[in-house]
Amino acid sequence: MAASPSHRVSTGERLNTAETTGKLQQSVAKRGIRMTRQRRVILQVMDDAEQHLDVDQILERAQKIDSGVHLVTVYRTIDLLKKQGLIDELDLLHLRGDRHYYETHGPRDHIHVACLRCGKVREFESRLYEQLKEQIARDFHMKVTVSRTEVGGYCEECLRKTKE
Amino acid sequence: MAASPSHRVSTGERLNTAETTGKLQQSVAKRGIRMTRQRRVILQVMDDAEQHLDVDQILERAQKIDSGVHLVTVYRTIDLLKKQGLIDELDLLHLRGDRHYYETHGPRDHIHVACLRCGKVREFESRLYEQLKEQIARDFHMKVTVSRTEVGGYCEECLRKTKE
DNA sequence: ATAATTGCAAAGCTTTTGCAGACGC
DNA sequence: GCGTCTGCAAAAGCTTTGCAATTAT
Repeated sequence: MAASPSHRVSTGERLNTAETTGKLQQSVAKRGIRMTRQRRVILQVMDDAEQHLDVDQILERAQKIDSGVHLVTVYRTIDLLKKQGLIDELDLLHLRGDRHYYETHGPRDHIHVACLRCGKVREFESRLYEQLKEQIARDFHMKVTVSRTEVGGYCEECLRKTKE
Repeated sequence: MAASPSHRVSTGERLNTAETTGKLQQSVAKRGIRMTRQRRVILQVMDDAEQHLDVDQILERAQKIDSGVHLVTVYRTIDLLKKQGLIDELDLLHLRGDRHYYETHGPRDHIHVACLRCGKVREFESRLYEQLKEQIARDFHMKVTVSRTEVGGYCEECLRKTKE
């Protein structure tokens, strides 16, 4: 019962669903933020991403849609989205240097589970995780607004290979 | 003109409660890693640290003990310790830019809980957290070796101030 | 119209690397 | 004595910033 329905495996770089109904685009519009050609493209890329992307991946995908998107604009837009709390910034245990990854803020938090050997990253959701956050809020009398959990180890496949 | 002879600070600098019995120092010695003057100092700093430190803090403390410790050596020693799995690297939700923090790998994992307003960081341990990791190991058939959880929000005090 | 946004180039940071000389074992 | 470490300086990322031109509303 590994990767059950709610576990999105993310290894490749496929782009599939491309709706103009992106949630990010809606949220940004709703906040009365000026919409430019470049922003629209970057938001679409983030909306369509099935997994976390780093800055270069965002740029690459954006330029496939509109080659006139500059790296600097990607940085500035990411900044905007971070400040608006619409995306999360990850570093995935510094598995590959200090690269940062970004993903849209979903309805539920998920944990990133990475294999330290093959680099595959999977996502995991659990009621336990929600309980953990509740426990922290209760114990510290805090209002918890963000959380990030990254777990590393060796996946089944890599464990097998190591034994051989 | 490299490695100057002896830059040791001899005057009555702050007394450090440092024993030569630091756990890091022991672990490093046990692995047969060459012990240099600089490494000894850096390990002592890490051993004595009551919480996570960034590179500049490590350098600063190291130089109080021995002014002949170079920033580059701090980086190289941190690298060594990371590769040996003796310290953890944190980024604390990028609360203060992309600074990285380091701390010795304790016997039990703890969660870092940060206030996004005042920046205070507290640590939290929970059986729930151990259970969560077990669940991940079970579901994915993985061997989990590292994990990091960072939680952000508003502490009791800051919540009160915000209301006023 | 006019204030925000963009592209470009250049600056800023933090971290890494090449080397010659010093040091631990 | 041999091989590893260190300091220094310089290089190498990655991210930010100043500014004139452009664009959204």
